[in-house]
Amino acid sequence: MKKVLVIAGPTASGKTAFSLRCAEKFHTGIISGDSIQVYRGFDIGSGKITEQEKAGIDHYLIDIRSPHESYSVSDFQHMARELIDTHDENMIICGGTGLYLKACLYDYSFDPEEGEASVDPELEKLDNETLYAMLRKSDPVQAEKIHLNNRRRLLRSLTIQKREGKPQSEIESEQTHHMVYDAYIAGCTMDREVLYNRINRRVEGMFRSGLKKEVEGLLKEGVSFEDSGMKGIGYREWRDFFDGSMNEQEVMAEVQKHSRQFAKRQYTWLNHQMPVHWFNALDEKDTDRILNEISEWYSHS
RNA sequence: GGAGACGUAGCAAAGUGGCUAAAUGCGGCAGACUGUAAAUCUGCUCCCUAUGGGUUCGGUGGUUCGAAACCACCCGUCUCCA
Repeated sequence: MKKVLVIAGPTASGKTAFSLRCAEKFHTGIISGDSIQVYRGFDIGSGKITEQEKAGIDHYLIDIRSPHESYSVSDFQHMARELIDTHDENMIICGGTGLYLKACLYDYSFDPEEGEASVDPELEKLDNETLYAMLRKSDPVQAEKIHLNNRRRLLRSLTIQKREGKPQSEIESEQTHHMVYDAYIAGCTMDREVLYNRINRRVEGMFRSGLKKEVEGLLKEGVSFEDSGMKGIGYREWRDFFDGSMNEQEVMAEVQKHSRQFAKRQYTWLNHQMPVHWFNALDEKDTDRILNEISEWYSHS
Protein backbone atom coordinates (compact mmCIF):
# COMPACT_ATOMS: atom_id res chain seq x y z
CA MET A 1 0.00 0.00 0.00
CA LYS A 2 1.24 3.44 -0.90
CA LYS A 3 1.99 5.84 1.89
CA VAL A 4 0.06 9.07 1.88
CA LEU A 5 0.66 11.81 4.38
CA VAL A 6 -2.46 13.87 4.89
CA ILE A 7 -2.28 17.30 6.41
CA ALA A 8 -5.67 18.40 7.59
CA GLY A 9 -7.09 21.00 9.94
CA PRO A 10 -9.42 23.95 9.95
CA THR A 11 -8.84 27.07 7.94
CA ALA A 12 -5.94 29.26 9.10
CA SER A 13 -4.43 26.52 11.24
CA GLY A 14 -1.11 26.50 9.42
CA LYS A 15 -1.58 23.64 6.98
CA THR A 16 0.27 25.26 4.12
CA ALA A 17 3.40 26.08 6.10
CA PHE A 18 3.47 22.62 7.61
CA SER A 19 2.93 20.94 4.26
CA LEU A 20 5.90 22.78 2.78
CA ARG A 21 8.04 21.74 5.68
CA CYS A 22 7.01 18.11 5.28
CA ALA A 23 7.41 18.13 1.51
CA GLU A 24 10.93 19.38 1.89
CA LYS A 25 11.84 16.99 4.65
CA PHE A 26 10.31 13.90 3.09
CA HIS A 27 10.80 14.82 -0.58
CA THR A 28 7.21 14.68 -1.68
CA GLY A 29 4.78 16.52 -3.89
CA ILE A 30 1.72 18.23 -2.52
CA ILE A 31 -1.84 17.60 -3.64
CA SER A 32 -4.33 20.24 -2.65
CA GLY A 33 -7.48 18.83 -1.11
CA ASP A 34 -9.50 21.96 -1.45
CA SER A 35 -12.72 22.61 -3.30
CA ILE A 36 -12.11 26.26 -4.15
CA GLN A 37 -8.43 26.42 -4.95
CA VAL A 38 -9.05 24.35 -8.05
CA TYR A 39 -10.52 27.44 -9.67
CA ARG A 40 -8.32 29.78 -11.61
CA GLY A 41 -8.64 33.38 -10.52
CA PHE A 42 -9.81 32.54 -7.03
CA ASP A 43 -6.55 33.29 -5.33
CA ILE A 44 -6.75 35.69 -2.43
CA GLY A 45 -10.08 34.57 -1.05
CA SER A 46 -9.25 30.90 -1.17
CA GLY A 47 -5.91 31.39 0.50
CA LYS A 48 -4.16 29.85 -2.46
CA ILE A 49 -0.43 29.37 -2.22
CA THR A 50 1.58 31.69 -4.46
CA GLU A 51 4.13 30.57 -7.02
CA GLN A 52 6.86 31.99 -4.83
CA GLU A 53 5.64 30.27 -1.68
CA LYS A 54 5.67 26.92 -3.44
CA ALA A 55 9.44 27.06 -3.19
CA GLY A 56 9.93 24.72 -6.09
CA ILE A 57 7.83 21.96 -4.62
CA ASP A 58 5.35 20.33 -6.99
CA HIS A 59 1.77 21.28 -6.24
CA TYR A 60 -1.20 19.55 -7.80
CA LEU A 61 -4.93 20.13 -8.20
CA ILE A 62 -4.65 23.87 -7.98
CA ASP A 63 -5.89 26.08 -10.84
CA ILE A 64 -7.16 23.10 -12.81
CA ARG A 65 -10.63 24.45 -13.51
CA SER A 66 -12.06 27.58 -15.06
CA PRO A 67 -14.68 29.31 -12.93
CA HIS A 68 -17.57 27.95 -14.94
CA GLU A 69 -16.51 24.33 -14.77
CA SER A 70 -17.73 21.88 -12.19
CA TYR A 71 -15.63 20.02 -9.69
CA SER A 72 -16.70 17.54 -7.09
CA VAL A 73 -15.59 14.87 -4.66
CA SER A 74 -15.61 12.34 -7.41
CA ASP A 75 -13.22 14.41 -9.52
CA PHE A 76 -10.95 14.87 -6.57
CA GLN A 77 -11.01 11.20 -5.70
CA HIS A 78 -10.04 10.11 -9.20
CA MET A 79 -7.42 12.75 -9.81
CA ALA A 80 -5.80 12.52 -6.40
CA ARG A 81 -5.66 8.73 -6.52
CA GLU A 82 -4.17 8.83 -9.97
CA LEU A 83 -1.48 11.25 -8.83
CA ILE A 84 -0.68 9.10 -5.85
CA ASP A 85 -0.65 5.87 -7.81
CA THR A 86 1.36 7.03 -10.82
CA HIS A 87 4.10 9.09 -9.20
CA ASP A 88 7.25 7.54 -7.88
CA GLU A 89 7.65 10.17 -5.23
CA ASN A 90 5.37 10.09 -2.22
CA MET A 91 2.47 12.47 -2.06
CA ILE A 92 1.10 14.69 0.63
CA ILE A 93 -2.53 15.71 0.54
CA CYS A 94 -3.03 19.05 2.16
CA GLY A 95 -6.50 20.41 2.55
CA GLY A 96 -9.47 21.25 4.62
CA THR A 97 -12.30 19.74 2.65
CA GLY A 98 -13.04 16.77 4.86
CA LEU A 99 -15.26 14.89 2.49
CA TYR A 100 -12.62 15.06 -0.25
CA LEU A 101 -9.96 13.65 2.03
CA LYS A 102 -12.17 10.84 3.22
CA ALA A 103 -13.42 9.91 -0.23
CA CYS A 104 -9.87 9.63 -1.47
CA LEU A 105 -8.58 7.61 1.45
CA TYR A 106 -11.53 5.31 1.90
CA ASP A 107 -13.49 3.01 -0.34
CA TYR A 108 -16.11 5.54 -1.37
CA SER A 109 -17.61 4.66 -4.73
CA PHE A 110 -19.13 7.02 -7.21
CA ASP A 111 -20.83 6.03 -10.41
CA PRO A 112 -18.38 6.87 -13.21
CA GLU A 113 -21.27 6.99 -15.67
CA GLU A 114 -22.76 9.91 -13.85
CA GLY A 115 -20.92 12.96 -15.17
CA GLU A 116 -21.63 15.22 -12.27
CA ALA A 117 -23.88 15.12 -9.26
CA SER A 118 -27.37 14.88 -10.62
CA VAL A 119 -30.83 15.04 -9.22
CA ASP A 120 -33.75 13.31 -10.83
CA PRO A 121 -36.09 16.00 -12.20
CA GLU A 122 -39.14 13.93 -11.37
CA LEU A 123 -38.13 13.78 -7.74
CA GLU A 124 -37.46 17.47 -7.61
CA LYS A 125 -41.15 18.14 -8.07
CA LEU A 126 -42.04 16.42 -4.83
CA ASP A 127 -42.06 17.98 -1.41
CA ASN A 128 -39.89 16.91 1.50
CA GLU A 129 -42.58 14.91 3.26
CA THR A 130 -43.21 12.82 0.16
CA LEU A 131 -39.50 12.33 -0.51
CA TYR A 132 -38.90 11.31 3.05
CA ALA A 133 -41.77 8.84 3.02
CA MET A 134 -40.40 7.31 -0.18
CA LEU A 135 -36.95 6.93 1.28
CA ARG A 136 -38.23 5.48 4.50
CA LYS A 137 -40.02 2.84 2.54
CA SER A 138 -37.29 1.97 0.04
CA ASP A 139 -34.22 2.52 2.21
CA PRO A 140 -35.04 2.75 5.89
CA VAL A 141 -31.37 2.58 6.85
CA GLN A 142 -30.55 5.68 4.86
CA ALA A 143 -33.73 7.45 5.93
CA GLU A 144 -32.55 7.07 9.48
CA LYS A 145 -29.45 9.10 8.62
CA ILE A 146 -31.12 11.95 6.76
CA HIS A 147 -33.38 14.54 8.31
CA LEU A 148 -36.69 15.41 6.71
CA ASN A 149 -35.55 18.99 6.19
CA ASN A 150 -32.36 18.04 4.41
CA ARG A 151 -33.88 18.14 0.96
CA ARG A 152 -30.58 18.06 -0.85
CA ARG A 153 -29.51 14.79 0.67
CA LEU A 154 -32.97 13.32 0.41
CA LEU A 155 -33.00 14.06 -3.28
CA ARG A 156 -29.52 12.71 -3.80
CA SER A 157 -30.17 9.45 -2.02
CA LEU A 158 -33.34 8.81 -3.94
CA THR A 159 -31.64 9.74 -7.21
CA ILE A 160 -28.81 7.32 -6.55
CA GLN A 161 -31.27 4.59 -5.78
CA LYS A 162 -33.14 5.22 -8.99
CA ARG A 163 -29.98 5.27 -11.09
CA GLU A 164 -28.30 2.27 -9.55
CA GLY A 165 -31.38 0.20 -8.96
CA LYS A 166 -30.52 -0.40 -5.33
CA PRO A 167 -30.64 1.59 -2.15
CA GLN A 168 -27.75 3.82 -1.20
CA SER A 169 -27.29 2.04 2.10
CA GLU A 170 -26.79 -1.21 0.24
CA ILE A 171 -24.16 0.35 -2.01
CA GLU A 172 -22.35 1.61 1.04
CA SER A 173 -22.55 -1.70 2.80
CA GLU A 174 -20.66 -3.25 -0.10
CA GLN A 175 -17.71 -0.95 0.52
CA THR A 176 -14.83 -2.05 2.69
CA HIS A 177 -14.72 0.92 5.07
CA HIS A 178 -10.98 0.53 5.33
CA MET A 179 -8.43 2.98 4.06
CA VAL A 180 -7.15 2.16 0.62
CA TYR A 181 -3.76 3.73 1.39
CA ASP A 182 -1.35 3.59 4.24
CA ALA A 183 -2.25 7.06 5.41
CA TYR A 184 -1.06 9.14 8.30
CA ILE A 185 -3.37 12.03 9.02
CA ALA A 186 -1.76 14.95 10.78
CA GLY A 187 -4.09 17.65 12.04
CA CYS A 188 -2.98 21.22 12.60
CA THR A 189 -4.73 22.82 15.52
CA MET A 190 -4.39 25.30 18.37
CA ASP A 191 -6.57 26.82 21.05
CA ARG A 192 -9.92 27.78 19.63
CA GLU A 193 -9.61 31.39 20.68
CA VAL A 194 -6.20 31.71 19.10
CA LEU A 195 -7.42 30.15 15.88
CA TYR A 196 -10.39 32.51 15.72
CA ASN A 197 -8.09 35.47 16.14
CA ARG A 198 -5.87 34.17 13.38
CA ILE A 199 -8.90 33.75 11.15
CA ASN A 200 -9.98 37.33 11.79
CA ARG A 201 -6.54 38.67 11.04
CA ARG A 202 -6.17 36.51 7.98
CA VAL A 203 -9.40 37.83 6.52
CA GLU A 204 -8.27 41.39 7.23
CA GLY A 205 -5.14 40.54 5.32
CA MET A 206 -7.15 39.31 2.36
CA PHE A 207 -9.02 42.58 2.20
CA ARG A 208 -5.77 44.51 2.39
CA SER A 209 -4.32 42.39 -0.38
CA GLY A 210 -7.13 43.34 -2.72
CA LEU A 211 -9.85 40.76 -2.34
CA LYS A 212 -12.36 43.31 -3.55
CA LYS A 213 -10.39 43.87 -6.73
CA GLU A 214 -10.14 40.13 -7.28
CA VAL A 215 -13.90 39.74 -7.02
CA GLU A 216 -14.54 42.72 -9.26
CA GLY A 217 -12.18 41.25 -11.81
CA LEU A 218 -13.93 37.91 -11.75
CA LEU A 219 -17.33 39.51 -12.17
CA LYS A 220 -16.02 41.58 -15.06
CA GLU A 221 -14.83 38.41 -16.75
CA GLY A 222 -18.34 37.06 -16.60
CA VAL A 223 -18.13 34.93 -13.50
CA SER A 224 -21.45 34.94 -11.70
CA PHE A 225 -22.45 34.37 -8.12
CA GLU A 226 -23.96 31.09 -9.29
CA ASP A 227 -20.59 29.62 -10.26
CA SER A 228 -19.13 27.18 -7.76
CA GLY A 229 -16.09 29.21 -6.83
CA MET A 230 -18.28 32.15 -5.95
CA LYS A 231 -20.05 30.01 -3.39
CA GLY A 232 -16.88 30.04 -1.35
CA ILE A 233 -16.43 32.07 1.79
CA GLY A 234 -14.79 35.36 0.97
CA TYR A 235 -16.58 35.50 -2.37
CA ARG A 236 -20.28 34.96 -1.87
CA GLU A 237 -20.51 37.71 0.73
CA TRP A 238 -19.74 40.33 -1.91
CA ARG A 239 -23.14 39.86 -3.46
CA ASP A 240 -24.56 42.07 -0.69
CA PHE A 241 -21.89 44.66 -1.32
CA PHE A 242 -22.68 44.97 -5.01
CA ASP A 243 -26.38 44.99 -4.17
CA GLY A 244 -25.65 48.01 -2.06
CA SER A 245 -27.00 46.40 1.08
CA MET A 246 -23.64 46.16 2.82
CA ASN A 247 -20.49 48.21 3.03
CA GLU A 248 -17.01 46.79 2.80
CA GLN A 249 -16.59 46.70 6.58
CA GLU A 250 -19.74 44.65 6.95
CA VAL A 251 -18.69 42.28 4.22
CA MET A 252 -15.45 41.69 6.02
CA ALA A 253 -17.22 40.99 9.29
CA GLU A 254 -19.40 38.45 7.49
CA VAL A 255 -16.43 36.75 5.89
CA GLN A 256 -14.74 36.51 9.27
CA LYS A 257 -17.84 35.07 10.88
CA HIS A 258 -18.44 32.53 8.13
CA SER A 259 -14.80 31.47 8.30
CA ARG A 260 -15.04 30.90 12.03
CA GLN A 261 -18.22 28.89 11.64
CA PHE A 262 -16.62 26.89 8.87
CA ALA A 263 -13.61 26.12 11.03
CA LYS A 264 -15.92 24.68 13.65
CA ARG A 265 -17.57 22.43 11.07
CA GLN A 266 -14.18 21.28 9.88
CA TYR A 267 -13.30 20.27 13.42
CA THR A 268 -16.53 18.36 13.76
CA TRP A 269 -15.81 16.43 10.59
CA LEU A 270 -12.18 15.74 11.29
CA ASN A 271 -12.83 14.73 14.88
CA HIS A 272 -15.55 12.30 14.05
CA GLN A 273 -14.86 11.01 10.58
CA MET A 274 -11.16 10.27 10.44
CA PRO A 275 -8.34 9.17 12.73
CA VAL A 276 -6.47 12.45 13.03
CA HIS A 277 -3.20 12.90 14.89
CA TRP A 278 -3.60 16.41 16.20
CA PHE A 279 -0.71 18.68 17.03
CA ASN A 280 -0.37 22.32 17.98
CA ALA A 281 0.99 24.00 14.88
CA LEU A 282 2.16 27.02 16.88
CA ASP A 283 4.15 24.92 19.27
CA GLU A 284 7.63 24.07 17.97
CA LYS A 285 8.02 21.18 20.35
CA ASP A 286 4.71 19.66 19.44
CA THR A 287 5.45 20.16 15.77
CA ASP A 288 8.77 18.38 16.17
CA ARG A 289 7.01 15.61 17.99
CA ILE A 290 4.61 15.05 15.12
CA LEU A 291 7.41 15.30 12.55
CA ASN A 292 9.20 12.53 14.39
CA GLU A 293 6.09 10.44 14.40
CA ILE A 294 5.74 10.96 10.69
CA SER A 295 9.38 10.01 10.06
CA GLU A 296 8.81 6.93 12.12
CA TRP A 297 5.72 6.08 10.12
CA TYR A 298 7.55 6.60 6.81
CA SER A 299 10.35 4.32 7.91
CA HIS A 300 8.11 1.37 8.55
CA SER A 301 7.19 -0.17 5.26
C1' G B 1 -37.20 74.12 29.79
C1' G B 2 -41.81 71.89 26.97
C1' A B 3 -44.23 67.60 24.11
C1' G B 4 -44.01 62.64 22.79
C1' A B 5 -41.97 57.64 22.17
C1' C B 6 -39.44 53.84 24.30
C1' G B 7 -36.60 50.59 28.01
C1' U B 8 -37.99 42.37 27.16
C1' A B 9 -32.82 36.97 27.59
C1' G B 10 -25.48 37.94 24.53
C1' C B 11 -27.79 41.22 20.34
C1' A B 12 -32.20 42.48 17.41
C1' A B 13 -37.29 41.99 18.05
C1' A B 14 -42.58 39.88 19.24
C1' G B 15 -45.71 39.71 23.34
C1' U B 16 -49.89 44.16 26.14
C1' G B 17 -53.74 40.66 32.64
C1' G B 18 -53.64 33.80 33.32
C1' C B 19 -52.36 29.17 27.64
C1' U B 20 -45.20 32.94 28.97
C1' A B 21 -39.03 30.89 31.22
C1' A B 22 -41.25 34.46 27.48
C1' A B 23 -42.51 33.73 19.70
C1' U B 24 -38.93 34.62 15.89
C1' G B 25 -34.20 35.92 13.82
C1' C B 26 -28.96 36.57 14.66
C1' G B 27 -24.89 35.18 17.48
C1' G B 28 -22.79 31.16 20.60
C1' C B 29 -22.16 25.83 21.75
C1' A B 30 -22.65 20.78 20.17
C1' G B 31 -23.71 17.29 16.25
C1' A B 32 -24.84 14.72 11.26
C1' C B 33 -22.48 14.01 6.67
C1' U B 34 -20.71 8.70 0.41
C1' G B 35 -20.88 13.53 -6.36
C1' U B 36 -22.97 21.72 -5.01
C1' A B 37 -19.12 19.83 1.11
C1' A B 38 -16.05 26.98 1.98
C1' A B 39 -22.39 22.97 0.69
C1' U B 40 -26.78 21.05 3.13
C1' C B 41 -29.06 19.81 7.60
C1' U B 42 -30.08 18.83 13.16
C1' G B 43 -30.15 19.76 18.57
C1' C B 44 -29.21 23.02 22.76
C1' U B 45 -28.74 28.12 24.39
C1' C B 46 -31.71 32.51 32.19
C1' C B 47 -29.56 29.68 36.76
C1' C B 48 -29.38 24.94 39.61
C1' U B 49 -27.46 19.00 42.76
C1' A B 50 -32.53 19.28 37.40
C1' U B 51 -38.89 14.35 33.95
C1' G B 52 -38.03 18.80 39.43
C1' G B 53 -36.70 23.57 41.66
C1' G B 54 -35.10 28.83 41.63
C1' U B 55 -34.91 33.87 39.76
C1' U B 56 -36.60 37.09 35.32
C1' C B 57 -38.95 41.35 31.10
C1' G B 58 -34.92 49.38 33.57
C1' G B 59 -35.89 50.43 39.32
C1' U B 60 -39.22 50.95 43.48
C1' G B 61 -44.01 50.79 45.23
C1' G B 62 -49.17 49.84 44.12
C1' U B 63 -53.95 47.62 41.73
C1' U B 64 -55.40 42.32 41.12
C1' C B 65 -56.94 35.67 43.04
C1' G B 66 -53.02 36.45 39.20
C1' A B 67 -48.75 41.40 35.86
C1' A B 68 -43.47 41.54 31.19
C1' A B 69 -48.29 43.53 30.37
C1' C B 70 -52.61 48.20 34.37
C1' C B 71 -51.38 52.74 37.84
C1' A B 72 -47.68 56.09 40.44
C1' C B 73 -43.03 57.85 41.06
C1' C B 74 -37.84 57.37 39.91
C1' C B 75 -33.67 56.28 36.54
C1' G B 76 -32.09 55.92 31.44
C1' U B 77 -32.46 56.30 25.93
C1' C B 78 -34.40 58.52 21.56
C1' U B 79 -37.34 62.09 18.58
C1' C B 80 -39.58 66.76 18.06
C1' C B 81 -40.45 71.88 19.91
C1' A B 82 -37.73 75.69 22.51
